[in-house]
Amino acid sequence: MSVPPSAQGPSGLPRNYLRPCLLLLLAEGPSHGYDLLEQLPALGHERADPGGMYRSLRAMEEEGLVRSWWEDSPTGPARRTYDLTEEGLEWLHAWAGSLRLVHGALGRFLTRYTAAADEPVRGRARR
Amino acid sequence: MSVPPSAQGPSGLPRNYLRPCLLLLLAEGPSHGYDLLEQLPALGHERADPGGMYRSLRAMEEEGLVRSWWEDSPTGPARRTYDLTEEGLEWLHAWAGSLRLVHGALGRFLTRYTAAADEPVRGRARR
DNA sequence: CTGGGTAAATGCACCCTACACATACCTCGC
DNA sequence: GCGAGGTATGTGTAGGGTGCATTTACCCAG
Repeated sequence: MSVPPSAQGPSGLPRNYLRPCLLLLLAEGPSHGYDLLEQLPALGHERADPGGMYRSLRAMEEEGLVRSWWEDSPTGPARRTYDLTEEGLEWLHAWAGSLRLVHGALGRFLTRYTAAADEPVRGRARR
Repeated sequence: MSVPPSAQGPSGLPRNYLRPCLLLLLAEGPSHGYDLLEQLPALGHERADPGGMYRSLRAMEEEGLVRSWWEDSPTGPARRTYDLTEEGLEWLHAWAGSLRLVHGALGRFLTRYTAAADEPVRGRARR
């Protein structure tokens, strides 16, 4: 109510993390939205949002990172199958590099946090 | 130009990551904004934004996570010194738990990425 | 023929972020 | 004593991502 959602609870996946995840999944092989949706939790997206994902896919298609075409399904409605482009693969590499940095930063945060948590009240002197 | 900034370049620190960073730095000892600003890069904030940080500090103060008071500096203008509250410490713990999960998710992403990158064109079969 | 799983998409409000800009203090050198 | 530059804290604002609700449509099983 009075407190902003930033105080509601640690939300925290990286910004735009959905994009590299989709690119990675597509790098493992062509797929369609609904299938990708089910694989997202394995990469950290606990409750993946269909809306956002479809938007993200279409956006990346407009940017030339992925291609898509309609394909009939033997078991259900037709699906739009996505495939990675050369440019999309390059973006994946760039993202991976960036995420490696973030991973490192989080590692430093966590070790520093652990150190601070293990040192209850001491060392509170400061210039 | 025509491409949205999401395509500009992997930006990617976790959402609201600034908050836990400030809480951690304050857990190591009371400090003031300008000083915190200089320590943020060590936690991953390459080009820390003063505006955002001061806003974040004030917001957390309103939520009771930090306290502040004015203090004279021997070398410059007066500074607002911040200190962690009990509630702020609890939030830090919560954030750390959440960030540990994110760290793990990124780890899984990166190993999966490495595996995919090492397997050039093979295994593209899919149901 | 109706319910439920499959499949894709839009609308929208909220808020975070990045960037620019403003203000004021203090010290040092000229 | 005056201006430059470092210290220190703030405000304004545009733009975009996220989460949530809602819609449409296909297909098969009961």
